[in-house]
Amino acid sequence: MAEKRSDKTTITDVARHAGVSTATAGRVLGGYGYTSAENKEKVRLAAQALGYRANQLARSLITGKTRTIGVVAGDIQSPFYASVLRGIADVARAQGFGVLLTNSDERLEREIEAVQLLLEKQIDGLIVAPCDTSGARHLHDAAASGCPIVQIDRRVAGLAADSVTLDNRHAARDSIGRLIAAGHRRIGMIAELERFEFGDMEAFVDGVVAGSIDPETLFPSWQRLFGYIEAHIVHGISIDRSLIGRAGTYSGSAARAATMKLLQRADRPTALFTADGLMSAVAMDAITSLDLSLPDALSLICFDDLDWMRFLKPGITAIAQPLTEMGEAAARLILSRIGGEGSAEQHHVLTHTLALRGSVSAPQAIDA
Amino acid sequence: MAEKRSDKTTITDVARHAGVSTATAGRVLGGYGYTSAENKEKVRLAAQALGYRANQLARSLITGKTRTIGVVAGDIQSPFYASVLRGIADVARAQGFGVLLTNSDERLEREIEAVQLLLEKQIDGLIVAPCDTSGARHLHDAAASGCPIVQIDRRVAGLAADSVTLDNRHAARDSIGRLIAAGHRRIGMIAELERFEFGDMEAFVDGVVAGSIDPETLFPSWQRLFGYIEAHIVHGISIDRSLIGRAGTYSGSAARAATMKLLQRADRPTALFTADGLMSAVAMDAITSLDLSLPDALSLICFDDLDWMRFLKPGITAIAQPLTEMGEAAARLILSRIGGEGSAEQHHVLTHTLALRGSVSAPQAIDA
DNA sequence: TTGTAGGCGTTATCAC
DNA sequence: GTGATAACGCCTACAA
Repeated sequence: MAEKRSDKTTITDVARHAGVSTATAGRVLGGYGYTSAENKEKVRLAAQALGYRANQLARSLITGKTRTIGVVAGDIQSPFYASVLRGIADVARAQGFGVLLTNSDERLEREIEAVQLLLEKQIDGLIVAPCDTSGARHLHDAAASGCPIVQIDRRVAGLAADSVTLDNRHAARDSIGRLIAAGHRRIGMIAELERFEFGDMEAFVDGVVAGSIDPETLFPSWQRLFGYIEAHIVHGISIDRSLIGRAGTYSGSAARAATMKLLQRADRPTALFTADGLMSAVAMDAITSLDLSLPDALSLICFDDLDWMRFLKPGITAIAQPLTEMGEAAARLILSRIGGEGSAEQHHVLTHTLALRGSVSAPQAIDA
Repeated sequence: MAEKRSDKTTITDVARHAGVSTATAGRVLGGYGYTSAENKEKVRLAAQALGYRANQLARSLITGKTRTIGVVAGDIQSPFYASVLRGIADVARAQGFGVLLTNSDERLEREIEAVQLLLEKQIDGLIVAPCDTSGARHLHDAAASGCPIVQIDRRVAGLAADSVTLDNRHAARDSIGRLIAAGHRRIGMIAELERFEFGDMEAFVDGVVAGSIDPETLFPSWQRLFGYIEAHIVHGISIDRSLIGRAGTYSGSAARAATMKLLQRADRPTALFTADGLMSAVAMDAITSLDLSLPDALSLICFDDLDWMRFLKPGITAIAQPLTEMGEAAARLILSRIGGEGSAEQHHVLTHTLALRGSVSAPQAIDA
């Protein structure tokens, strides 16, 4: 019959009520040290009678552990982060850990603020989708100050922290390979392709061809373009740079414009590859508004497997990322680091699945 | 030039380094009380030199405020909770509050555990989508212990706590009204319809007809059914209970089976109303697999406006909930309560938007 | 304006 | 096994 006092019953109250010292009360309530069965029972009863609830703040202050992990997501509203977060939260809950969530909107200033907030709240570990893969001074500092970090989706160059990412390059290369095998030679691509410091698109394509670009710490959309280019190289197909549509930072309207432009050309591509979920939805919108019928007028492979891709007619062939698994892996990693695991940094690269559906066929001649 | 010591620089270190007392250091670092400009500067410099970072745990322990709000969502992976959470996080961040997230999976035991965890972490307020609208002892206790609570999506009967919900009943009534106005008389419905204690479906329909059921604390899918029934009553159309498909607790397969059964009947309905996002996706899947063409063979209105509803051909007429707004409203409410606002409990009821698209037309004769 | 002293609710360290 | 007592890092008196 727990009372409902104003949330103030402390361990001292319980001790007094049970007729023991605060130390003893602490031992049974905190589950550490030795206590006689008799006192254990007395304390438990007292605690229940008073409606005692442990104050983890005080505990954390002294133990130095909060059993809380911080997460900096780009935007939880997106299916990507929502699923990853689900995986994180599940693993955390199973271990009695809490999850403190923030959004960066992929903006560095936000990320810096978020990390600061989380660190001040003394999180035991940080899972972050870094939005600057080259500098990230705040992450270096956090890591140096002893806070374990796990990166997801992309990696900061030179940061000594674990990571869980996808094999973006291979996923794209395989998919483009499928299109090429189906007979396509002009394959359009719609991708975000923001934040690239090594020059412009031309320079990037040249760099990939020349083998002078390290794909490890590129943003996913660039890694996917990397795979797109590689597939062309492997099959000896020249790259028409004008078929690569850059949508810019998660802007639906820019992506739509780029797609429309690509699909309204007289020499439009016979196949299209969209580099993430947003691009896929936008492209699909453009495709239906142009009344292009899949797969006859256009073949399509999308990165990210969204639910509608299953029940459209025809179904959309899609690259599925193991999203909750990514979150789970990240959470397991951070928990093992928190647990004291001190081995060298680990970089988990997860594998995609290609969901083959009906949106790919051999190209049709566009002009009869 | 912040050093990267092992996260241990305390206010005492800063004070010593600056040559002042801990009280003075605390005053400038914590931003309270009076300090001379000279000392202010000295302390700031010392703090920066040592890489000082405030320990909010210690601060919270003494102030009794953590500047953290706890959230118990059903499943962040769903677009519904993802969007609501986004709204919550935005408002919280703007006020410097953190968000501690948990999932209940709509299971009471999980919710109880989650609330316990959050309370022990001393959250300043709780936003919860309660999964039991009748008992909820843990929520009553939490409220009694002084923790402000805001309920979202549904309300616990008799719980003295604010809420933010949708006008589910009106949204459904209006939509069904549209279908009836278009000429439909046999309108199918696919809904979750779990957790109903007042009897079975028959009893519910009878209860609504008799006006003996209070819709306030029903689960959303029941409120939507309530509106469905009301629309029929208003227009003098008798209700064929066999047209109401119960899918059970968020199970895609059960929902699909129910939909298929409904749509394969000889006397199948001429219009369909799906009561939430999952039901809509599943129904759409069934519809395309049966090759029913919208809106000729079937008219369709969906609860929850998912992105694919915009670019399908025809577009799907949908009831859009203001989801991020729901989260924002909930966060604003909880923050004002935390700020000491002591007025009577507030119940915000948000209004839906009906996105009119091409999935509704007059019914066609099924057998020629 | 500044410093000293006490305490927030726990856990940790000792003697007993 | 148990109970004083000192931390943990900070804030809040209060006195100077």
